[in-house]
Amino acid sequence: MSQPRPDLAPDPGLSRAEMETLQRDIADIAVFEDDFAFDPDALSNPLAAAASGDEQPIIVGVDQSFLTNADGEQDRALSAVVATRGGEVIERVHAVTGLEIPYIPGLLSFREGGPILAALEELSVDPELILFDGSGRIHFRQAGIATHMGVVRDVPSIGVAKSLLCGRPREDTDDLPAGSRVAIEANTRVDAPDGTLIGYAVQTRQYDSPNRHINPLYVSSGHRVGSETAAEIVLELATSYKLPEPVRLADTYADEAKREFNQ
DNA sequence: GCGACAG
DNA sequence: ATCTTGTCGC
Repeated sequence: MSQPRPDLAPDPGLSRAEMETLQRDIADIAVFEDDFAFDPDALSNPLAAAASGDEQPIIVGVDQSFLTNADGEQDRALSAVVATRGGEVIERVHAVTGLEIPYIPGLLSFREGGPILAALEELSVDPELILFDGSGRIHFRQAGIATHMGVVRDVPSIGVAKSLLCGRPREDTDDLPAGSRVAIEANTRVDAPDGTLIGYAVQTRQYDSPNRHINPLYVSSGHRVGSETAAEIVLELATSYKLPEPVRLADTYADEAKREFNQ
């Protein structure tokens, strides 16, 4: 049985090589298959689930915004956390911490992990699933921010990215119909045998007709959630908008909190 | 050397 | 990520 690993929290002071080594360790510890108690199929219809006596899991969405300095430099990250249950918001918290390192593709968790863990500490409820803005297994060392945070907290997690960091879609992903998905497999840039399934391009919404498309989301398992289930959960949670509701709410909250911080 | 690169 | 109103198209 796995357990929280606060000792593996992202340390921005590590050398680049040490960061990459830690990510390989994280990937080894991560569980890329279902290992949680709730019923993922009951998420799309909370009312029916409640009627049949099932308890809805507490699902949390996380997103960041950045605060700028008097000199116009991004010096702090604001991590917004929104907890939901049965589609309702039950808690919102946020935390602001100084930024230690710049954005480097592949090392995102070392820049934003600190703020995120700080915000999660403020939560009074216990997340049963956390959705992050960014990749999980779709990562050079199969340890994106969703995987790193999931392993440190030992909570089921899913990565939801708006663009593809690495890997290769098995089919064309242009103009996919709503509700569909295309497998993303490892390519040369991923530390996994070529062809390994590492996630899905998930089309949660699509315009009805002519010349105007919506890009898919790139969904991957973070920790204790399999690729298939991760894709299904995101589809169930993206009821009215492109992004799954918890992430969309966190996105909005991150901007709100930032505004009142500047005013 | 060139290309690729979550937020 | 961020700077930001209107605007093109359904």
